[in-house]
Amino acid sequence: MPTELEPFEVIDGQHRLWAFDEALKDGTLPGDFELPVVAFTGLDVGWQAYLFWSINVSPKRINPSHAFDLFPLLRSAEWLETLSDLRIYRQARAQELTEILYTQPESPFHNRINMLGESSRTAPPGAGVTQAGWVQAITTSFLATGSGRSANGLFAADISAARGPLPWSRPQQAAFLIELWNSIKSAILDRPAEWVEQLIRPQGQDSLDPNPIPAFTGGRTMLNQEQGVRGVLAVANEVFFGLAQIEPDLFEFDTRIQAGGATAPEDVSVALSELAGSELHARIAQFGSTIASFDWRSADAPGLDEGQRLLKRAFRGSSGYVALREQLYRHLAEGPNWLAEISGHALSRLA
DNA sequence: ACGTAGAACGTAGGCTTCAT
DNA sequence: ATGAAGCCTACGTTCTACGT
Repeated sequence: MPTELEPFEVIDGQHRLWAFDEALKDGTLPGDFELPVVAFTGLDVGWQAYLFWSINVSPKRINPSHAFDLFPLLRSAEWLETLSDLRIYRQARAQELTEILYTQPESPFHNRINMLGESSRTAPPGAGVTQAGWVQAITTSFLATGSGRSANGLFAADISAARGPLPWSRPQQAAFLIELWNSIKSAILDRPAEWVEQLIRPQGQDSLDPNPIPAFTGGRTMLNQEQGVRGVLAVANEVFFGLAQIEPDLFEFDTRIQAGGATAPEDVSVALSELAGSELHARIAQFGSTIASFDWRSADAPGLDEGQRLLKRAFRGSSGYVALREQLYRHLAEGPNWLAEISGHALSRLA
């Protein structure tokens, strides 16, 4: 038995504990209290992070973006790998992809994700969507399990019973997402659609600054709002999952990237260049340019007429996610043949 | 003070697991 | 093998913090 108190750390409930401490010191504690505690010995930092997460996220919430910020501490924990069906495992993976989108210089969301869930006053410029929003959107699209009524995630579900899941490494998955969004961004910049023109000069005036970039990074575009990110990811996932079933060869890569270990920025760059030379790249570009011609102006964009505004407002909330997906599939059905065909199937399942 | 965006809540339905 | 229970996901509604 130890003869004196060992050093200990308080994972949760500090405020309650310190309140007792102070009241004891200044003699204002009104009577005797029993203080139940749960104590662990020898917990590593990954477990501590997990406990903090499970205590605070599930029952009574803290800012979820703060909780997701702890995931890098969980990432190295091997026991997590063995619980792969668990929600937290998929969220940890989604968090890693989100962080890459935030840190990777090639990413169109480089420095443009609100990692700490700050209010828009203090959030980094151009960061319209929180870390929690991204994690949620990736978890329910590309990392969906395909079980129950959930979608078939391109990075998670079996492409077919015979083929199993896509053997892509984390850097390859990140590169795909980066390329996906870059294709949308460059389509907006290179070939601005009607809605982009109307967004950047609502009165049709000759603007001194005809730069179309606010259509991608500004505050009045759904491409920089939670609904839009969800919509794009959900639809992209379903389209490319469908493509993987029809033409699996497109998704096979000879890669120089070593599997396993932490994901390094250089690995993502390598994956990006490998993707750039592939046939899949052309399909992503077609998807991106078709998506970019959808009217992404948000409900508060200037120059919308009453009917348009009503339609945009209907995209709010989770019933709105469904409505947005349906509109997106209708739009994609006007695209290149392969895209139109897959979108047609998706539409018939929605209806 | 008011309206909005998006997060939180509660629930239905379907899949998986467990018990027999 | 079968039914029951439990769990998970998506959906539709409600709530609330924030910006104007």
